[in-house]
Amino acid sequence: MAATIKDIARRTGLGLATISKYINGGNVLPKNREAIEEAIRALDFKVNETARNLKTRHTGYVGLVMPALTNSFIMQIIQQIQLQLRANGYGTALYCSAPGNEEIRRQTELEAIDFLLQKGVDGIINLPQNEDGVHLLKPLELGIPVTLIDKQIPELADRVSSVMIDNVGAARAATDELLNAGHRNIVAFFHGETNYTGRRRAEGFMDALRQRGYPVDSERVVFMGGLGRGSSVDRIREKLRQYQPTGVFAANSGLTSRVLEALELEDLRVPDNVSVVGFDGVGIEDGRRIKLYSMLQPTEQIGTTAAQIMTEQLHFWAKGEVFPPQVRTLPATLFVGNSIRRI
Amino acid sequence: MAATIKDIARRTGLGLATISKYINGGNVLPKNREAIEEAIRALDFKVNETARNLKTRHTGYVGLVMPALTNSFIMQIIQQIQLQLRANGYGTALYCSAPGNEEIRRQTELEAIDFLLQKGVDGIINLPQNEDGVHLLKPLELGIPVTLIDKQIPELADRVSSVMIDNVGAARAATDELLNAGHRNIVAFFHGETNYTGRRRAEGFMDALRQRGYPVDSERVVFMGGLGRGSSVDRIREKLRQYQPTGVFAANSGLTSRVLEALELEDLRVPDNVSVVGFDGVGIEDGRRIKLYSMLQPTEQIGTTAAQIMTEQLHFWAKGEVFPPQVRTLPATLFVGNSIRRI
DNA sequence: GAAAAAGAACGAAACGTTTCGCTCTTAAAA
DNA sequence: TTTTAAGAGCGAAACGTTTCGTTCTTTTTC
Repeated sequence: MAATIKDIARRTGLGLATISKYINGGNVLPKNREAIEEAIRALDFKVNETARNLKTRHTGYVGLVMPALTNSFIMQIIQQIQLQLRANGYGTALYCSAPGNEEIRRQTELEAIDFLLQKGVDGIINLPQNEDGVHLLKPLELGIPVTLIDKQIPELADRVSSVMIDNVGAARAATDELLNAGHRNIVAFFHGETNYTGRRRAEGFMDALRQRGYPVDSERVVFMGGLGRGSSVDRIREKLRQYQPTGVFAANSGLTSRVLEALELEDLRVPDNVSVVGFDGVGIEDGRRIKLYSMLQPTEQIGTTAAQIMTEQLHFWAKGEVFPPQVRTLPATLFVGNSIRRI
Repeated sequence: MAATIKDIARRTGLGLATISKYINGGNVLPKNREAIEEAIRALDFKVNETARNLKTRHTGYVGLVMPALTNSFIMQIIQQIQLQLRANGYGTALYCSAPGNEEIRRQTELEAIDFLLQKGVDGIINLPQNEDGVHLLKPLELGIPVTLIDKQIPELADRVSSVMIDNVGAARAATDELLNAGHRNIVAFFHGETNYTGRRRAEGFMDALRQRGYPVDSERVVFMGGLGRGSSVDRIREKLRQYQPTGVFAANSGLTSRVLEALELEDLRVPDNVSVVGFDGVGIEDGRRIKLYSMLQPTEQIGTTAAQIMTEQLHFWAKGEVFPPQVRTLPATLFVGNSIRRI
């Protein structure tokens, strides 16, 4: 059907090995090179990647293991990674968790790795749900490079790369905005207590308070692990009623949207009743009278960097060398909205 | 390194062919079956998909060719397709256009097909940018099944499947909402004139007017082809000033967000000054005082259906049979907001 | 101009499966 | 029982590359 290297060999009268050499950029006599090129054009030859993969034991695919596609942060990262990967000739094998609770997401992640390993991928880029990194042991053992996004896994620090923002700094900056406007009664919402990103951002929040000598009330540092959308909105409403904060900080996109919902249900106005700083651009959409202050992550850069690290790793790996794991921490930026009232 | 079929054969004393047969679900003597299973467990054998692919000339990947990931409609579709595909054992090779103007998107789509064809995919699911379907000729020629999302390509109607909503009906329903509330001066914004989806929705809009005997003013049926974000917002503002509509219909998510921006810049309030119906859930986010009426597409169903059709096609194809192309038209639903004022 | 060194080309053996055509058992039919 | 038919098992040849070790050709060096 499609032309093979054999056809080229036959047509040019050269040997298989020579054709292969040419294809892979080796040196060939000028007249032979011309003959080969002519034949390739005439027969519309394309190398059969599958056959090549069988020999070289790699596949040209990078597995991208992500949570459910529920927010624009994840979406932009995926877009960017995929863009960069293909610019380097790699395909992107996407695997997203089904939406669901933490347990399900963790489980799906295990399946994701198995699935991709079985299909065959050269590397894995992952925004991890299993914070202990159990799911990465198998790929690592198989010598498959892993790059993490958004999180670090201490246990695996010397074996995997990560790309993320300065979470502590970002949360501190966000908190400072409220503090600068005179707010003292601030309630802040974070991911689950077991969540790396959540913990780091909580640290940043508390840092900001301590730095100015304000007390940290642990009741006002709220971790929202393992709650469904409905119950987390309820939880937020409780906190709002109980502490009547003048300022609220929501440490990720999901929480920001839940905070908005809770505020709405509690009939509290932003910024008249409550000042709000959110995350990842939720609440800054067009046509809103009130746009939230929001910490924006440099998604393009995160994606590009992750993919670049992966490509480098892969190149090293192809040469049989080991690649020292990289950790890149990028700064987040503040979107200035009108959701903060000076008091 | 990893165990192969040969190792299993050696260990069990059986022939290669027998092991292969077992793996592919053939009949084997009970005692042999046990022996094989034991060996597989003991050696942790996994079939080498690459080798299998070389023989069977397929890859277990479906290419997903999508526009840039800029809205939740696309995102949800991708999520769902990928979910369904993997449930059937297929990997998802994602390829998204770089963001950019129409020309670029069309070009990227050509590249996407080439890239995926070269990498090797068994089928292609595509939300097409090239409305004439030129990019699909090559895969079709190669016998690779294609399923379209969101659009139909008349020229290829007998060779590709499509899954989409009833665009005419959806636009008509949206328009009816404005009409029912007493609006007569309505300006409606659509994709480019050359865009299938845009044209169908424009039809629906005009249908709704005609059905009640109202005149259709072509100046109020605005196609926004080939404009960047900035200039399309300007265009909308012009129209708003010129015709001072009491009602506006935005026929997709991008346009809805642009309309919101334009309204904001023109200092027009929804619904006090202008009533609005949008698309794809833009403007119904939490924490908005005013939520738009919005036509919602059944993204889950679209994605699942597309992936299912693809899997069926692939199964037929594997048996050497031809699969009659399917066209599925799904209904959209209306989200009832508070963005319409009765007049 | 001969010897040595370097550069190209080559044939054959992998890589790990599936599958074809055949032989050998075993069960069913007579 | 014998004959037939069906069921399992098997070896060998693919699938389209890459790569190793070798031979052949050309260039360099003395």
